[in-house]
Amino acid sequence: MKTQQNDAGGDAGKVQVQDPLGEQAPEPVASKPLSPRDRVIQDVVRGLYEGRLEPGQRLVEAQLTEQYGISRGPVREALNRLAAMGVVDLLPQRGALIRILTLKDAIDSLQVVQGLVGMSARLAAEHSSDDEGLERLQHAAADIMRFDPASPSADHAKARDAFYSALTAMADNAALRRVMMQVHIHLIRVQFRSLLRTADRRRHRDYTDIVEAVAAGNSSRAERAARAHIGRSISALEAFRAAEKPA
Amino acid sequence: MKTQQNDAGGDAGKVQVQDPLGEQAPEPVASKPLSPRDRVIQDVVRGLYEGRLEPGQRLVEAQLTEQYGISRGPVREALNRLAAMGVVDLLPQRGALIRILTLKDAIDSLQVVQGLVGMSARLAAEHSSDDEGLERLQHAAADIMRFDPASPSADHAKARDAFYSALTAMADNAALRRVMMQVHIHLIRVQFRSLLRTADRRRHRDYTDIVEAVAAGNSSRAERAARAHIGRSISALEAFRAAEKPA
DNA sequence: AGCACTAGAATCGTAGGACAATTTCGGTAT
DNA sequence: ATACCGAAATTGTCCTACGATTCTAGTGCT
Repeated sequence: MKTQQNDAGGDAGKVQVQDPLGEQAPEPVASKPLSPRDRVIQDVVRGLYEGRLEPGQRLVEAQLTEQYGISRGPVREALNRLAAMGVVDLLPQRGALIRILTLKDAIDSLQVVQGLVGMSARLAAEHSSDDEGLERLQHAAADIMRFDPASPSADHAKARDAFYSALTAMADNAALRRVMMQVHIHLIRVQFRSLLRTADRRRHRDYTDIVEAVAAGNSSRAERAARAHIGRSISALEAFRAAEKPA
Repeated sequence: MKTQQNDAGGDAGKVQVQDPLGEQAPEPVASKPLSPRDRVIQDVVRGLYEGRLEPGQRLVEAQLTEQYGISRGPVREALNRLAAMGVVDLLPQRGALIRILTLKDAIDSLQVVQGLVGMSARLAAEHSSDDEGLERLQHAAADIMRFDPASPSADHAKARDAFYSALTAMADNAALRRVMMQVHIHLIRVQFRSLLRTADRRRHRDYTDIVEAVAAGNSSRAERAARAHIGRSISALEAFRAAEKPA
């Protein structure tokens, strides 16, 4: 018997455009009954966080229909959405499987993330007068620090996402928010957490630096700090690549 | 149990992800019979280029099923994909409509595009030894110049896309390619072409500058040129915003 | 044994019909 | 004109079905 549990995370409230992975609403209000399709999407993503799903694992339609007690239509729609998000690969006539990132894929992604997060930090700093956003950001940063860098957990990953989410929200750029959702940093971490552990050591200071720069409204310092932060992860992966294939 | 295979270092056999809007194959060979779903996607996007579809226009499922002679399943999947691409907005219980960009949306997007294209140009310049890619880029640039800046056309838009596509391809960064497909510059142009006309005057020189810097392997100059190019569009829109709401 | 080949099983992509829930529209009453 | 109400349109989902493609495993040949 499959144990798909109910919702735990909040979800967006007022947005018109649907957004299964949206940020949690500030208000603890009603979690309305999620549509079947969105339930699948949420649960797959959550499954990645929780380690329930592994890269390369196949997602068979028939299996999902049974697991969630829904029909193929919504399942297929969910898989399409997940594919568009870059969470799964959809192979023609062969179904969906959790996306496998090569080392190059991961580095490529992080380079893009570096640019995007840097931009987020810069824009966020330019909006340092947004007290509410700033508070959320500080709260998110403080939240992350509670976790032990050595032992990864789903909550840890969520906290990290909340931080980036707060940062991006503060940047107040819808397009940026959109593409940030697409890069899915957590996918990278899921697959390469062992390699990223060394990079995680400076984490605390990194987050502090970013938050401080943003709070101070120092946009270029914020951008630099954010880029440096991601840069550490990139370096870790590149060091490994160099060691692996010294070609 | 996990039927997992390799992880990090390993190169997981290269999967061919489907890509309805992908670049057209360089070879004029077989146009494989597109799946119904992809046909819809392609045609909607093409419709935007050609002005057949307008922002805000509703896409009714029943209408599409008839128009393409397919059933609702594929239609709904196509709409989901288009929504994930940011081409349409999907309103719960109300269907899909071609996305309407506010002026702020457009500026936000262009700011992101500026970062991404700048990055593309920089990476492309770092791969200036890629003769094939370079040739494609030069060809694409030459192609654009054939069009009259004053009279927009679908072919013109396609040529422009081909240029960015070539640039991004040369950057050799899968993640970058992925997010570039997401920002959909053409959507912006479709809605704001009148405002962008002034920015288009320097176009020829802009493209030449970018191509030259890339060819010369001068990455920072390439990035600067690319950012400047997009920057002109941003300025045009911001000037208009300032004029509209001087609040 | 080892390998090519083929039949069957599994799975996908799509069709088509049905129905409740929700939104939109048109007409009627105030 | 405005408010209200019921009919029509539209979406979200379920179900069944079937050809096409891929995977699996067993058969037969060298």
